[in-house]
Amino acid sequence: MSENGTTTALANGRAGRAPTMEDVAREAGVSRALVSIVFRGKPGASEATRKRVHEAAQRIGYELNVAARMLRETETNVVGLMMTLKNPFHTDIAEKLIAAAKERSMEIIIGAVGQDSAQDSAVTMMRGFRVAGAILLGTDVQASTVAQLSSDRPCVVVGEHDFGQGIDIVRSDDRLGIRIALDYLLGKGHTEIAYLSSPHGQAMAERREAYLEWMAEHSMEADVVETEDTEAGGVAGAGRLLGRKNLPTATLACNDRCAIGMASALTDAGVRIPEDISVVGFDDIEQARYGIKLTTIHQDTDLLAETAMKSLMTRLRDPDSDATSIIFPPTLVERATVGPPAR
Amino acid sequence: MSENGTTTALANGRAGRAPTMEDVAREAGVSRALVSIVFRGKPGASEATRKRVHEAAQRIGYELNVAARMLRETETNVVGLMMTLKNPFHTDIAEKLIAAAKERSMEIIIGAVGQDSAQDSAVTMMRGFRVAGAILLGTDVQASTVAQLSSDRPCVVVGEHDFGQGIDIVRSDDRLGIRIALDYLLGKGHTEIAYLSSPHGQAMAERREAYLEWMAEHSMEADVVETEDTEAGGVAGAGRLLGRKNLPTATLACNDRCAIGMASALTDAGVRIPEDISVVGFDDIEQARYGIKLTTIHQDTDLLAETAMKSLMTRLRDPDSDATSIIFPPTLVERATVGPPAR
DNA sequence: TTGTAGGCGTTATCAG
DNA sequence: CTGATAACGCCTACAA
Repeated sequence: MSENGTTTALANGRAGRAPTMEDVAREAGVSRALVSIVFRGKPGASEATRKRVHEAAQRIGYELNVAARMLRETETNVVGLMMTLKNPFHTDIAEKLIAAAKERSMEIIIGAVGQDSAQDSAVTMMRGFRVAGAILLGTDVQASTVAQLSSDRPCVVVGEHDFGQGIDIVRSDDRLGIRIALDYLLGKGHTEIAYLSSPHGQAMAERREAYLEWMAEHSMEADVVETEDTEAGGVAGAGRLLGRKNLPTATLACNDRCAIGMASALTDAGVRIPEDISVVGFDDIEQARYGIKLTTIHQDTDLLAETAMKSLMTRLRDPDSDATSIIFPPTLVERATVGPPAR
Repeated sequence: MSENGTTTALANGRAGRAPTMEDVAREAGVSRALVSIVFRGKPGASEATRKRVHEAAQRIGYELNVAARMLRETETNVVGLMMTLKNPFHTDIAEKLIAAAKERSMEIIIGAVGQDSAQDSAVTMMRGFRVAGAILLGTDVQASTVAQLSSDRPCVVVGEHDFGQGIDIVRSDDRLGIRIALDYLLGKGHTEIAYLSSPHGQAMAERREAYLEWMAEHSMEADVVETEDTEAGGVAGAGRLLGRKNLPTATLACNDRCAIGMASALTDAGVRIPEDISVVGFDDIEQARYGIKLTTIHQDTDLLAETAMKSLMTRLRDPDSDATSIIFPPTLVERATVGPPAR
């Protein structure tokens, strides 16, 4: 193929291969080492050369090979983010997390876990990439998942509970949130309050516990409908309720998605909200603001995201620092799904 | 620290470092090469050794270093996925794409782009990872983004239009979708139909064009409300409508999110749906099924995702094959937001 | 089936 | 600021 007899190890062009720092160095007329320095933004190059290098890179279409960098680097600035794409509460936080990472010039790789908690493949990916740290967002984070990841790097769990020593946790006070919601309903005069519960995760378990506890404290009869924390789960829960002789006067759902599904199914059945039944959700996802205008327990996603990133950075900087559990109080946001009891 | 004077280059354990294939080989009592063969699932190792290697890896907590693999490998099985986390239509497709990738044992890395179309950083990430191919999901994919990525690898764009030669496209027929919706409204007797439009992306532009074209064909007066393709955009659009003397009898929104926001704001203002005004959306996101039960134009996300992955695989296998444009017909799904005209 | 040699593109560490 | 050199952990090819 090649017509020139003398072929140096690094012939120019190297057809078909992506350009390397070597190519940039040649194009800019500087050394490889300098190119590396420039791309890392480290001291040791003048403004003029920096500019020259960047222009040369631009000209030949060079892009840093992150695999090579990760392989060689002792300290990575890549953090993993495990999450479910379908959960709007989490995508909301994720967007803010990504912005927070960018501000600190950290790279973030997303390990998406499906409906079926296939968390293992996300863990494999993150461990494979040797991420410096990880943020685990969400519904039903398994203890085994955390264990696999946290043995090698700091992890912060957002929205879940109790993973033993060494794990940072950032979350809302689920118990308090439930109590606020129930106090509010009681204030409106409700005493027959059903709770739509999800079996997934510790946060959901705590919400359920808090409901039972509060009901017991107030000598009310607990009424737990076991279902799922999705719209479909809400619909199923509503079906269960509608099969009874009497509806409760109010319902509290484990989260907004569930509340929205339930409200939808109730409305379909001719039950008016809030005239016939009151509905309260949890999370305050964006959709809660539209349509039925769900009264719900608000979690501050900005705060959660920023705090999670801050916690992770702290642990990254000082791995021996103590793990912290930061818990924020949620608040009630009144919208249009709660009224006085029908009976 | 170390008590033994003689320290070989590869002391066992290598405290603090992640184990490598070398460590696995030692633990299993085989050669490095064999470990590599086992992890790639290539022929050349007996069942017994395979088992032994895997067990050894498990025991010492080994995980393949993907950076090293990517660096060395000539052919990567990593594909990039660029998308917006906040768009439910896209997260739906993304989940299916991820499942489709897993089936083919492909790795998928997500380049999340924020609300502000910071597509460049996603491109940088994907180029940095030297992904073999890329799938660009969605709203407002910039031509320059596609150009940067497609110069080095096959790209398939989902849901957007016209990026010139060499780009595979998988999408629904937006024009047809709009026409179906309008025909349906006309069939219900509507002649005053407003359209809520978004300025983002070519798909949105085509929907708008199709509306104008259809209205002209039917000698009706076009009534375009310029807004955004989000819930907030829908609210804003509704505000514009409500400021008029007369409402149109029906509205068609550029997508479901916009329709939902608009419907919510109209309801708040005391306008009944569908008694006072009919509303039709586009996309058929999951939320369209709950609450207002939006009548909308359905896009088959399973089909879109599967086809996109299939197209990409074809191009990966045979880079010289022609780029294809695959366009699926959307369908109307009747729910509860359309009735006969109020006037 | 096993072992060995070489190199992927980068960072890190030196000497100049 | 330059240039040389040694890793990083893995894959590829080839020899045993």
